[in-house]
Amino acid sequence: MLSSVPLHPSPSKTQLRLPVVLFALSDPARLHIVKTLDTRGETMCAGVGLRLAKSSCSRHFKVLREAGVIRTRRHGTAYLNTLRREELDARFPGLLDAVLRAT
Amino acid sequence: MLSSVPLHPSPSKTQLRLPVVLFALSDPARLHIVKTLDTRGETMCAGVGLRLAKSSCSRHFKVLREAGVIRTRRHGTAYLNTLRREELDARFPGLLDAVLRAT
DNA sequence: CTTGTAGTTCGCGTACTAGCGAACAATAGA
DNA sequence: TCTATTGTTCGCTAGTACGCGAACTACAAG
Repeated sequence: MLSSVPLHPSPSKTQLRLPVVLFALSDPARLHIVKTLDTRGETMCAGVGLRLAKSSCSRHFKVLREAGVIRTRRHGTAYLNTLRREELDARFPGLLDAVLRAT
Repeated sequence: MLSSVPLHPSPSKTQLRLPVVLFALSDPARLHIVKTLDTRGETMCAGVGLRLAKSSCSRHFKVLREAGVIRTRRHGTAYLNTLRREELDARFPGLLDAVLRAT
């Protein structure tokens, strides 16, 4: 029983692209996810409290994941999501902070 | 003959909304417009050098205008566009700079 | 009044987005 | 093995985005 598995389609082999990242952040539901991950740290999909169908939730997480905004790993039956702060800050300094600060 | 006219559908009576602004910035053509306005100051639509039909250009400017990212005024037959730096910086501190810095 | 310049608006086709439910996959525990 | 938990993926519908050309508006100058 591994305590954490790397996991998932594409954490982001795509070099982070600004338009893609901005698009990922341009949806209220996804902004909510990002804010929640920022304040609570590792969180399960269900833990962010979106009032959407599971499938819709899943897609939003997928958009963020493929844009390189978040990373998902698995721990047992739980999927734990985190912000990719370091990568984002390295490539787009100040962007994530500015977005998070903007309510 | 007035030297400048306020002008245009809606410079942005809509209180700046983050998702809308991020969406406006999530398109390569519009990012290019924003960068050009930042470096050159007041610029005409034609002046940013987009390789698109006039109508497409016009729509991109409209998206930016309605999101509150740019302002357009008219001077004779010329339409001069500027970034709404103050408003953006006031509402979303650091956001525009972060986007502009991110290549 | 006519022409030229600079954008805007409209209609059209194509493509993508977002929402949903239903069916599937993987893991932990009884 | 059977069941519950968590997401993922698929197929569908409705709405929107983006590209274009064509027709229109507004202003300036001859």
